[in-house]
Amino acid sequence: MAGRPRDERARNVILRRAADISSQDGLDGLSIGRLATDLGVSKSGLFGYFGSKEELQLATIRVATSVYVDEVIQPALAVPPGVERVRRLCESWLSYSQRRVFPGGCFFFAVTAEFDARPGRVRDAVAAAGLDWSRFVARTIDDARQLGELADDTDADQLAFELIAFLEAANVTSLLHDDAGAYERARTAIRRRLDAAAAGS
Amino acid sequence: MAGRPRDERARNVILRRAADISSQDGLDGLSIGRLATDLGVSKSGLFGYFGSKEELQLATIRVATSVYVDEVIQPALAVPPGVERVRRLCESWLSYSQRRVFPGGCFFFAVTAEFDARPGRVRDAVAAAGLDWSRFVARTIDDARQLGELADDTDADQLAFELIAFLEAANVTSLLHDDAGAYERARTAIRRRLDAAAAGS
DNA sequence: TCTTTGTACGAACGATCGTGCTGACAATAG
DNA sequence: CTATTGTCAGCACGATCGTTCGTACAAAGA
Repeated sequence: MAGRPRDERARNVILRRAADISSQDGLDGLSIGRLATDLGVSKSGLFGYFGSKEELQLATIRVATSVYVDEVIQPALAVPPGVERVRRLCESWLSYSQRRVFPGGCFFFAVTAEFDARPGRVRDAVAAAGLDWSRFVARTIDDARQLGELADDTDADQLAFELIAFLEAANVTSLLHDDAGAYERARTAIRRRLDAAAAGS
Repeated sequence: MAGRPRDERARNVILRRAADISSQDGLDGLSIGRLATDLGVSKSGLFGYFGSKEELQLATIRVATSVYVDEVIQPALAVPPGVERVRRLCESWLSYSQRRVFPGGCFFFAVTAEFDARPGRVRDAVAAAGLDWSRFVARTIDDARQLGELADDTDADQLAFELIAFLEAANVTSLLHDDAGAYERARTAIRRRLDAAAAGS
């Protein structure tokens, strides 16, 4: 009582490509027709995987999240909690951006800027991902504080805000001006800021 | 030998509205038909002001630049060179973002993220504006250094990178999470960073 | 094997995109 | 006042958008 099941592998290929395109042209710039042509399948066949453009956009965010976890979160979790894990987390982020895992730089930076001023389910999903990320950074920082590797009065949310600011600034500067030096400026800023937090300035 | 000249005031109204829309939906999301309907004029009439969508986008960037100069640059130039001018510059930027001079937050943040990974004249114009801005911040910082209000070895480009990072992070965080506290975090970060640069840490 | 069930395709829908053409109106030059 | 020149509206164009429909094909259950 069943036809051929939907090819889960093909679905992943579609979404990975969708994430690549979206990192450059946005989730709105992503069009079903173009995506289908790129992948050599029919527009309606591809459409059937998702049922609506919004659902495609949400699914794209989900696979981008899993790429992000693999590329940024997991490498940091490979080192024990503490300030060294914080450094590793920043470094994997910079590497993820610099290696152009997504051709348009950080996927989430692109789609956040695109949807931060519009209502809807896509915006909500992007906001939730952003919140998860900043909470993870803050928690990683607070772990280091509790281990005594950062000053007792370190404000984890504040420090997370500043570190994330450096990361995103490096991403956008390097993209816009083709200036790889931006990553070095971010590394310098992060090193200095973490040293200050360690000393308890 | 001349018909009625093009209404320069109307042109400005069009472009100011175009900048508002673009700050929320991007310069691509800005459509001529929607813009014309919003303003109660005909699509082709509005089109005649610019001749192409790309020209409309470039003109929009120009008026957004002049708004930016009025709202951010000029207030800073009202105070004499030195670290106080640097503080004022950051503060007018935060105020410009927080007051939603453009409804989608900083216009340039939105369009930079949109075009940073695509070629073309629009991207070039956005990149040029971004370069002008960061050079202006760096120069303002270096003035303060030469006046002895910042440590001699202060790297103006590095410090400008960090301050701009805080500003943009506040903008996007407040938009995405409706969190006005982001501006306070940016103010805290800026104050601390400038104090460190003054002491010569 | 035959029937059922769901996939993937091609074609077409209405809407909207940027853009060009045509003609009516208004302002200036002579 | 007439002639000229440019603005602006209305309409239509081809293209592309997201979406729907009908059909041919492939797999699994009977």
